[in-house]
Amino acid sequence: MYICLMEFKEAKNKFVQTWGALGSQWGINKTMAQIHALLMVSHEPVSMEDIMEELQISRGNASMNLRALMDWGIVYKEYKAGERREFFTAEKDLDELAVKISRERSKREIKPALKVLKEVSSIQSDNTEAEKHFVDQTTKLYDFVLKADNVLDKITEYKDNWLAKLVVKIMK
Amino acid sequence: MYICLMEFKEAKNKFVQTWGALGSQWGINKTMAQIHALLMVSHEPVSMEDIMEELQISRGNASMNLRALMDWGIVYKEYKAGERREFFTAEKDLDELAVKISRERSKREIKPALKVLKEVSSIQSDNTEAEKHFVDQTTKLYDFVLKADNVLDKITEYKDNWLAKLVVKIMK
DNA sequence: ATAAACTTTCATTTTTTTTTGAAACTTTAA
DNA sequence: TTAAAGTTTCAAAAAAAAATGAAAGTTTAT
Repeated sequence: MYICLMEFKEAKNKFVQTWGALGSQWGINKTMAQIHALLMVSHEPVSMEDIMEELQISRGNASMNLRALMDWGIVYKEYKAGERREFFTAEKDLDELAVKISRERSKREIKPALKVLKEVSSIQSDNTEAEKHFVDQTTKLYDFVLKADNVLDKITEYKDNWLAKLVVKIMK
Repeated sequence: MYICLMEFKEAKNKFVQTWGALGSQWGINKTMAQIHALLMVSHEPVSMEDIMEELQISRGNASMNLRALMDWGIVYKEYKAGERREFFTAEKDLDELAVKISRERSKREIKPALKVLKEVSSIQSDNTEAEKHFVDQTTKLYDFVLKADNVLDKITEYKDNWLAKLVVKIMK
């Protein structure tokens, strides 16, 4: 019994650490990813106090990263009857999670990048080879990124089980 | 004529800066992304000296990031006849670029994450609700990530214009 | 074999990002 | 209205990541 409990805690910790490390590789900060991981595998809503305790982080850190996760729409606040404290839960439906992350990254990163690409590919120049190449390459990039972004948009419409459908289609 | 030249340089610079910033949001360091951007829009192979000059970076920095880009398989060394120096070019085919980046990220990040997910989802526990939930959630996550990774694998087989095909299929 | 031309390495410095924690703020129940 | 319970903010500190540059290492033409 004791052994088993340890094993669970160990596994949980390993998962949280790994998810955190993965987060930083994908441009999301470690703590934010760790909090999300923790909430993902928690059966019940978790209070900020507990998050601080489990991840050994400060109140400010916890607060700011929870806010960020809520801004991304992948963590929710919950209120318990007769409890003053706030509790948090993560979006646990993975399709929904993927959709929300895609949307947010598109809005924050892809759309602004497209704007710049359109802008820089519009300089007029039938001058040097170098300029022609620049315009050509940035135009292609614009088209490519636009298409990729549209794929993401379409995917978000497929909400329900888009991945499985996609796999079926792709695999012929 | 002079005005026009400035506009080109400005546009090029803006593109390089933007691509660099985007890189850091995606877990690639700024200089690496900037070098790649610079090479992408360069008509001719570029020497390390020129890269250092254009991006105002040190020799060591340039060298290390060029090595990293070559390890990713998205930048190539080129030799010019009768020239001692080495020149660099970027993969300019965007489909090919996407394929290589997908492969590399899969190998470096997704595969190791899968390993951990499999491991932690295999703890035995018909004990508490909390443990059941943990096993259930990490198992789902494993399946999801595995599927997503397979989609990427499939995509890499479609090399030629996979994105366009995908768009057509997805859009019905 | 040599030296010129060039590249890589890595300990140190710089920059950037993240975290802390105490003060300010908000909410709620009595 | 008040004070207890809780949350947020933000300037400062700490940690992490990236960049520097000089020394070491290669390569190649003669």
